[in-house]
Amino acid sequence: MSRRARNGRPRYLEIARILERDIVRGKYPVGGLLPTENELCKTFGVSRYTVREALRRLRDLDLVTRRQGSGTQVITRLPRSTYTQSFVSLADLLQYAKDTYLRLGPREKVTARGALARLLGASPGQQWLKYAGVRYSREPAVPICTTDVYIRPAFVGIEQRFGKQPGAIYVLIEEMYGEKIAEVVQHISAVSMPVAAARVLGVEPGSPALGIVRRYLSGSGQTIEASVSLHRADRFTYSMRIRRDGTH
Amino acid sequence: MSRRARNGRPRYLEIARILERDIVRGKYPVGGLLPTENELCKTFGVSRYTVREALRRLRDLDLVTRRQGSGTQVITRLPRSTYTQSFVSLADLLQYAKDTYLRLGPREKVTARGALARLLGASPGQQWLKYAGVRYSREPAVPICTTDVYIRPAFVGIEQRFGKQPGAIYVLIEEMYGEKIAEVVQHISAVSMPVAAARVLGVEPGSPALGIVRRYLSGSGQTIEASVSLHRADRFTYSMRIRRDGTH
DNA sequence: GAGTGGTCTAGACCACGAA
DNA sequence: TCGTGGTCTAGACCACTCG
Repeated sequence: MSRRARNGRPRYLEIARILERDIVRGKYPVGGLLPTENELCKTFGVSRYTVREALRRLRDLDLVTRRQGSGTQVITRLPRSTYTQSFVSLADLLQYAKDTYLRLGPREKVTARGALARLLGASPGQQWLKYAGVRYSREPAVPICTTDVYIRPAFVGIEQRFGKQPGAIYVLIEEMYGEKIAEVVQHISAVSMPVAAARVLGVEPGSPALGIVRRYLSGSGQTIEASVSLHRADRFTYSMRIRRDGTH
Repeated sequence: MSRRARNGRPRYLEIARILERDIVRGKYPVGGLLPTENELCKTFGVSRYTVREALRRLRDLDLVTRRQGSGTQVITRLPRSTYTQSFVSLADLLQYAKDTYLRLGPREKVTARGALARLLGASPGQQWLKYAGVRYSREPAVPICTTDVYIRPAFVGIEQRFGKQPGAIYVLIEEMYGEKIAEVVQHISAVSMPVAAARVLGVEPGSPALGIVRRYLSGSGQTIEASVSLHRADRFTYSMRIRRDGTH
C-alpha cells in the first residue's frame, strides 16, 4: 500500500475525526480505554506516527488522557468538547478560528457611547462599524455562538475578504493594514440568553449562556477590533492550561 | 552513535531550551528566521522528528510561527508564556485567592467514581477528601461562589492551616509537602444555578452561573488538588489578557 | 514479565512560497 | 524551479504501569 493518494485532508485528521465521532456516539464509553496505538495502526492501516498525531489532537481537545503504561482513556463524551476551546496563546485563538466558521451580516454604522464606548475603549461619539454574525462548527455545521464584531472604519477594506479565507478577523487587519495586535483582553461571564440570540442558536430564551467579550489591542493600547459573543452553554466550554514553566 | 544515553530529559526538550535561550539572548532576532529543520538536524546531530518536536514546542510557546515554504520565524524574544503568561496567570490566581476569603466546611471522605473520577483524573475507587466551601469577597463581605475542594488524603495536614492564612489551597500543599504544582487545567462554562448553591449565594435557582473546574497537576500529571466552583453571574467575571510580546 | 505510551532514527513524497 | 515545512512509513529502544 504505502503512498496514499490524499484527498486533501491529512490522514491523521481523518482518523482523529473518526475517533472523535465514535467517542461521541458512545462506542468508546467515558472512563474506558481507546484501542492501543498498535491496534489503531492495524485498524486504519497507517503507521504509528499517524495514529499518534491523531491521538495528540484528541488530547489537545481534552477528549482523552494518555499515560504510558496504562493507555488512552476517554474522559469526555459530550459533543461540546468538540468545540472546547483551549487557549494558551494567540496561536490557539487562530486555530480555533480556523476550525470554525464565522458568517457575518451586513455592515452597520454605530456610535460609541455608554456601555459600548466602555467596551470599545473608545471616546463617546466615535464611529465604529459593526457586523452581527454567527459562528458555526465545520462539522457538524451547527451554530455555536452569536458574535458581534466591531472594527474601526479605517479597516473597512477587510470586508472584501470576509468568508474568503478561514481565520480570525484580526489576521485580516494585520495582513491588509499592517496593524499588529499586541494584546487581547477578554472577559468571560455567564448570562441569560437573550431572545434574539436564543432564536438564532435554537435554545430557550433565558437559558444559560457563556458571554465572551474580547478587545484586540495594538501596541499603543488602541482598540483595533472588539467582539461580543454569546455561546450556547451546552456546546461550549472554555478550557485553558496554565503552565508554571517549561521544564518537564 | 545512534542510541543516546539519555540523562533523563528528552532530547527534543533540551533542544527546545537551547533554541529558546538563543532567542532570548538575541542570537535569532525577532522577525528573523531560525535555521531550517535540516540545518538543525545537522547542528544537533538528531533526526528530523526530534527537531520538529522541539520546534513544535517553541510554536506552542508562541516564540515562533512556522509556514511551509517560508520557514520558522521568530515572533517573540521574551519567553512569554513559559514565564510571563503562566507566571502572571498563576499569580493572578493567587492574588484572587488573597483578595477573597474561602470558608471551608468539615472534611468528608469521598470515593472517586464516575464523573468525579474523571474530574479528578483518578482511578475509580480511589479515596479523596472533599471540603464544601463558600468564597466571600472581603469588603463588602458577600458570597461570590460555592467551591468544593478535593485533595488527596495524604495532604490532610493542610487542614490545620485552613483560614489561618490567606491564599490558595495549592500553596499550602506546596509549602507543607513540597509537592510542586506544574500545571493548572481549568474549564469554564455557563450553567444553571442549582438549588443548594442558589440558597447559599442568595440568588434564584436556575439563574445563570459561571462554573469553573480546576485541576492542579504535578509535573508527572498527577492531580494534586481539584476544585469545582459556581459563581453568581452578577458578581463574577473572569478576565484575562493574552499578550504577544516582542511585536515590532 | 508483558504491554502501554514516550522518544528517536532514517528514510520518503507532498504542498506551498519565494526567487 | 528549488527549498521550506507538512505528512507519512517502518522500523527501534526506553520508561512506565499493572497483574
